[in-house]
Amino acid sequence: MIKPNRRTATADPDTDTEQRILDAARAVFVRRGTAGARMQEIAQEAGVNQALLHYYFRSKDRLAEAVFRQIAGRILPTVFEVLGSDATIEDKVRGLVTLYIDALSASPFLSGYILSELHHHPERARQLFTQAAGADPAHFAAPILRKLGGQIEARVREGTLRPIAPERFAINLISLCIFPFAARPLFQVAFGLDDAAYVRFLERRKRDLPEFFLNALRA
Amino acid sequence: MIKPNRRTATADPDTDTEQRILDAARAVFVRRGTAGARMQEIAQEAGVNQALLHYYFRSKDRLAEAVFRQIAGRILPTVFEVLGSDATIEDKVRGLVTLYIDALSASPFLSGYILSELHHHPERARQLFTQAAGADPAHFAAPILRKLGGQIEARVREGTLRPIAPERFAINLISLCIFPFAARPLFQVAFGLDDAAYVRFLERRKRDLPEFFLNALRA
DNA sequence: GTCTATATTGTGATAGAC
DNA sequence: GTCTATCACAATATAGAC
Repeated sequence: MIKPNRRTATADPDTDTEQRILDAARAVFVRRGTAGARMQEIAQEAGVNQALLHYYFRSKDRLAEAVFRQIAGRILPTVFEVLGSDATIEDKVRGLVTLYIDALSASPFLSGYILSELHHHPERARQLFTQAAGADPAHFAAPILRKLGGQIEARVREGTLRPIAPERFAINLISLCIFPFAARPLFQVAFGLDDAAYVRFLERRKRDLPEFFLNALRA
Repeated sequence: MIKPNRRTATADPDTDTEQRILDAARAVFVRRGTAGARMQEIAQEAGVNQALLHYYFRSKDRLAEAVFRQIAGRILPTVFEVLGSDATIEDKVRGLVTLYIDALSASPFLSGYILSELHHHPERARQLFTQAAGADPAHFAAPILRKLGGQIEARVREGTLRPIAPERFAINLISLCIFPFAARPLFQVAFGLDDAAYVRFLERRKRDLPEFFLNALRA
């Protein structure tokens, strides 16, 4: 029952066609970048004809938007869930580091794709939050920052932490988590690490990075 | 004497044509990304006809490569020069932070462009070093890492620093420097900062970041 | 070297049969 | 819903006059 043009499909032929197209589109857009992606390649990867992409998504633009929406809706909530939880600062740091390293290890191009989209379609940065929370970005992040800020403040009064604005806390931590993936080709070549060695470096980083980061905060 | 098709040119009409094309190409490739850039837009920005781009550079591919080569040749040497210098660790950190923040502030898309190129043309990562130093990447970075490692080790014996591999030192510092630019649209929206506020944040970071980073290393 | 005009292909999108 | 065939135009690249 396998149709001949599904020979090159990598998507599961049993799932819903629209979803299969979306999955294929995600893979191709992320791998090639939005501008570099070709409808033909997406169709092939989905195991369908190019015309079907237009039947379901009307245009490349809309398909790209659907892909970004899907990706954004998955990542951000998890991150802010961790940062806004009741866990201790130490647990938040460890949780976020592990979360990022595991997620990005599975998808080498993902970080670059998101950064590129945000630069070339800044309006989607907003979308990203409303998609995730149905709320204004500021009203979404504010309570989380307030909570984090409160935790920091309490520890500062305790004398166990030095003061830092919660925004700086978040930016520094997220930078340290994501950039080793975004700049992976650079670091691998610069330090002469093959794929296996870099994976080991990242795995070790789940312990090393929290230690480094928390030490920076220590009073 | 201004020719009519130079009306839209932003490049200096007095400089050498080949150089003017290269400058225009750099601007457009960095702004739009390599796949999103159009030869027509480059020609217009250079104030010449599209045919001239091919006369000088043969194809879009070669032009893109020339642009990357030019950019790579400018950035890396400076970075490794600072890291490999005789300055103290504290001065290296402060120097690198200021260097990055100043350079990337002037060109919002630059970090994303380089990261994207490295992902989509991994072979250029190598090029980037050979271009900068005429040497094998490993043989270029190794002495710098050795020197940095020696400095760290001496300070560890002194009891003023905790041990850290020089590679981790570099990766963490560079991550903290570049990522706030690579993810600028995200952070601006998340924290509700307009352009002016983000510039102030980056300016303040020239002091804040060295303090944060050095504290992380303190024994 | 620089231009205009044009060839050639690539690529998103549509028409219409089944 | 899915396909084949094709359109329309965008984009890279070349030919040839000046």
